Amino acid sequence: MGPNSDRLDIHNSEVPLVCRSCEARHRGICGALDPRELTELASHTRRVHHEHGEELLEEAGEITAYATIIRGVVRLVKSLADGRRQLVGLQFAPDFLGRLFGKQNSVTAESVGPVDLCTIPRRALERMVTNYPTLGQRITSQVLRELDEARDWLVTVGQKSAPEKVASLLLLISTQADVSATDDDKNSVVFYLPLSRADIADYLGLTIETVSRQFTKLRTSGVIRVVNGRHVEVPDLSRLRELSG
Amino acid sequence: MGPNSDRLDIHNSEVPLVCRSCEARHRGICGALDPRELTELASHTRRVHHEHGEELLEEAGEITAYATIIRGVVRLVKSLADGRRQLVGLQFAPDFLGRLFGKQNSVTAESVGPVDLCTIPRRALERMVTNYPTLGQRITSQVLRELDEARDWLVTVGQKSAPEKVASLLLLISTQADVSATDDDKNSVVFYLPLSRADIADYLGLTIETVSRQFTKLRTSGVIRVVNGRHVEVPDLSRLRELSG
DNA sequence: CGAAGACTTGACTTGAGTCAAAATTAGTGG
DNA sequence: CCACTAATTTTGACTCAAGTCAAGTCTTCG
Repeated sequence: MGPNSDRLDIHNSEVPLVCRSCEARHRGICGALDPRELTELASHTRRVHHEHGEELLEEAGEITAYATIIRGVVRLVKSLADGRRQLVGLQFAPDFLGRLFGKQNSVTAESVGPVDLCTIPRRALERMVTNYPTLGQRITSQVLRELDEARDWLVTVGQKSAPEKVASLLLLISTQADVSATDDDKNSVVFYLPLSRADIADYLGLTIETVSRQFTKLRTSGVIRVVNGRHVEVPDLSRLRELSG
Repeated sequence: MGPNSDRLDIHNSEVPLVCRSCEARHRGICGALDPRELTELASHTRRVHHEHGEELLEEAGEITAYATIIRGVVRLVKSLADGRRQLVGLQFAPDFLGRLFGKQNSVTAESVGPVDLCTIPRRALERMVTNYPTLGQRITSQVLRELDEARDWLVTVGQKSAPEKVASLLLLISTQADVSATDDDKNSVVFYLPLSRADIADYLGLTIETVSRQFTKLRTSGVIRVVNGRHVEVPDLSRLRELSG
């Protein structure tokens, strides 16, 4: 028994094993729960792994489960009838996936590289949200953040030039994705770019070729260094910020 | 005394006078409240009128009050440092204005034509939301709708051609704005276009000239008829839908 | 090693932007 | 009500940024 066990329900005094080492535990929606509630939540969850390019949620598909991203990157995609695609969001751990109490999904969610999810059946989560309002508040505040991001992105896609768009995306990723190294004053970064040129093009409303040309320009002008097309080093973030419009 | 007064608190059994004729009463957030709660809400609200082009909320400004749109159209705008503008949303009665519990606004809200608002001080609404969860749920479901709209718009701005963009906007407005006349099978509409060519351009990520040329094309091809540049008649909505991509 | 996919580069085209001017509409005060 | 001004919208001629089409090159992985 832990030192505090006398003050807590004896069956629920501990944080569940699966949650202890979980990176999403504090920053994700689970952070809204105390150990007893977390135990209840964890009794319904299941860890699942996905390889690159799998469909996690289907646009216009029925909602049967929700999930928290434990590791990896998820792209949200909308398509037109003739196949044109637009990425409408990028999500990283520990974001929540799924439209709470929604009738159906409004986007397709796909894994970008390997992704680990912590899934929970629809009913189980909805019951818990009803009983523990702080859980719903966490989800709501994520939705608000997504709305801000979508509107910011609308400015980028609607108003910026191709060079500005690519710089904006690199800036976005450098603050959100797996950052392998960042120097003290946060003015330089090295990161792995999870998106293909095609994804980037679909995110920015450009073509693959235009994106590639902009990368080349950024490379030759020394703003970025690229290894194997995917590992990007930005020696001077402020330079990138100027270019982002 | 009304016939049901014996079942309700004697001081609060009636719907407040100002709310009785209010168009937003049922569809807006107020629809979540019963007569007693509505009376409490109404004791804090104040009706205000705005002429065209006034700033209702300032981007990065402090939140001091919330509001429901009673009449008119509100545009949500984001600007870049060099003055480029992007409309990131359009709101109609009875939409709710303001980011609940937010630190500050993330967009500028401006009246498009005459607008009537029903405003309520920040603290008063936040207290009521805390006490009456259904109120918060209404606001949350509006935020979800705004997120969907923003993402749909991202597809339009990122992927569609100029002709498709203009058709998409006309379609959007024809379903939301003041519709003066619509025939039975809903295949034709007449409406007043609240947005200027400049607004339309900023919404679509185009220039004024390009928007104007697209209007001309739609006019000469008989898809729309325009009177005084602002009154639009669409005799065959399905034709417009085809053009919208 | 070889094939498939991803990325880059080049030559050319085009859709939308820019610049300029005319036409239309709205607003104002006499 | 009308004349005059200011603002908005339309149209035209020209330019250019980004798209298209077509090879190449580089990566990855069986």
